[in-house]
Amino acid sequence: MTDVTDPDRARLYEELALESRRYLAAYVLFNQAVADHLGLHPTDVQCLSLLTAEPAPLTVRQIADRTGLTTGSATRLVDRLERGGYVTRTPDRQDRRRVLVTPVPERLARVTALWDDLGQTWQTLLDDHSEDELRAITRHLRRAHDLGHTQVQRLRAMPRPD
Amino acid sequence: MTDVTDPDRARLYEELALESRRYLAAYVLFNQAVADHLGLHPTDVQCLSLLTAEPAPLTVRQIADRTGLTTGSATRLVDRLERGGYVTRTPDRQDRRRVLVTPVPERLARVTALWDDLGQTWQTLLDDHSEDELRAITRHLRRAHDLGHTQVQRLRAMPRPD
DNA sequence: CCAAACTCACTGCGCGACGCAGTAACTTGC
DNA sequence: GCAAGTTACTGCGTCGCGCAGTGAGTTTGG
Repeated sequence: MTDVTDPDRARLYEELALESRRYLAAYVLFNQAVADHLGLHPTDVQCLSLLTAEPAPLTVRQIADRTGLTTGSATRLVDRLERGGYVTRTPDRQDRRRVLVTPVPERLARVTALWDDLGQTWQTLLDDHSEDELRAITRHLRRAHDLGHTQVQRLRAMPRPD
Repeated sequence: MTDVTDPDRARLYEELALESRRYLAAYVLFNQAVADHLGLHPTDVQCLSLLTAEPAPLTVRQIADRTGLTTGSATRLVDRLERGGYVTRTPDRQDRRRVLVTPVPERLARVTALWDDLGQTWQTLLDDHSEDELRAITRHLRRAHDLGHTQVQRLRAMPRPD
């Protein structure tokens, strides 16, 4: 079993925590750089990432939830993307209150091309990991994602300290 | 050696890429939630994270570089943090143009307490990873961070497509 | 030495993303 | 079939941010 009091292990935890912070800080800068390069805002890039990752088109509310924006701001966000030609609005036939936001592939080609280019280099990082290591990394990311989700819930439920 | 054409391996790459995107998306929401909870902005929280991670106080320019802001915006950022009592400005004796930004530990106590609380739960994720796995994860994060850094340089050097 | 060139932090100014509150269209539940 | 809830949208005000310029301070070259 894992001994939590093991000093070597504690050191590994600390290193991993530090690298995580650096990694996340680098991601923020990276996302900003991608947005600047495309003449968009980081939020817009984030939204396009969400839309392309999902198989089905999202509603405005779903976009709002997944970006942390209000529905009002999400409307403006979709306005910008629509004006830029990145997405189209389609009314939902099932629920006529809803609006489906569909990405426009040909307009997104340049964006995805950039992602693919950057992602290709990124994949070379993985080449000298064993399959077990890759599984371990993936598992950690998934569980960290899930935890982050529940932590957000907790934070929103906690009373504001002021 | 690793066979890059291995379909199993390609599948692992794809999974890892997807989990990374989800993980990073969750982080953005998490950081936002922390900021909301403290009555600060995500950028401010990011800056406090930078300051506490560093052993020595940073200058305004260093903060600007590490957050991706201009020096002007960094000045306003430090203004907000100083007004909130999170940091103090100290003139640099070596170079009298520079201003050193020092975090105020007692004011940051609440922030770090929140981080520690959330980090404690986070550490339990690591408890059922072997030491080798932890090293693999840490290594991947570090290399991804380094790559992100060089990619930002590349992006800034690339001409804007428009 | 001293003047030009550079760097640092800071300051108006304008833009625009965002939250808030209210509205209309539509759906669901009692 | 009416009330309550949901969805997307719209003024309005706030404020973080980039841009361009300023002065203090430092470095460099003749």
